[in-house]
Amino acid sequence: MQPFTQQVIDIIRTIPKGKVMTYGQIAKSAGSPRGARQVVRILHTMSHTYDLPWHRVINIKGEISIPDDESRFLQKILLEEEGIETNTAGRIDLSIYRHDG
DNA sequence: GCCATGGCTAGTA
DNA sequence: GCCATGGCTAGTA
Repeated sequence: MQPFTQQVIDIIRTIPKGKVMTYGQIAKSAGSPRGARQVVRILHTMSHTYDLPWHRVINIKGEISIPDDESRFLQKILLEEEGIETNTAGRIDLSIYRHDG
């Protein structure tokens, strides 16, 4: 386990229920401002084994960005259960729901 | 080689 | 819509 990877995992674990963080925001907090894709990769491969709240990570546009239909539907449900609503444009308002790590 | 980005530009309205 | 970016898991041999 590399330090950056560990940092990313730790940060994702700190996102409280009812809040979200963006890929780029997490990467920056972990010390790699351009490492957003790395956060993607970590979420993709390690969410299950490290029991991460993967659904609380979205892109900077406020969109759920999982390509798989089933998973993106699940993410929407999980967020709604935590009180996070999407607006009429189908987006999540970061000015309301963003967690500032 | 993989990956669920993000920022910038061109081009439309 | 394009494309530069970046750090490295899981699983096979």
